[in-house]
Amino acid sequence: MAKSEAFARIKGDVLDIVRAVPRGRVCTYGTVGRHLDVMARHVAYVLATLTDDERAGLPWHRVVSDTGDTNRTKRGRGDEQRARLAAEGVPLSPKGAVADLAAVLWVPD
DNA sequence: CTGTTGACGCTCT
DNA sequence: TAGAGCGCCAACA
Repeated sequence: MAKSEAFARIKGDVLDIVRAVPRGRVCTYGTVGRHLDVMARHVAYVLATLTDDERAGLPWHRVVSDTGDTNRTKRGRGDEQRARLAAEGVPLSPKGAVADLAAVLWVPD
């Protein structure tokens, strides 16, 4: 049993929750992480290590930081995320962050 | 085994 | 109210 297995379990849960996020709605790493009893960094890392096949049917762009800032990433995927959010009808600030996070914030059951 | 980085969050200024 | 910095925890080099 490798230590990566524990990470794989979290990964599956994260994918399940992210997949349950309705269109036009977003969820924060902290919310998902707290729901899974894991740290926000773990959720972020899970999505960061997602393969092209994984994120193909996964609305990973609906997961944003607590501040709603999508440009915080250093991997340059923030541009794609913000474009997808705009297509979903999520209002974004000129800075690239969610305008009204509380309005579009979705909490996992 | 040690050091650095990081799709973040919270606190201080 | 907004912006910048520091800290927690795990993976990666």
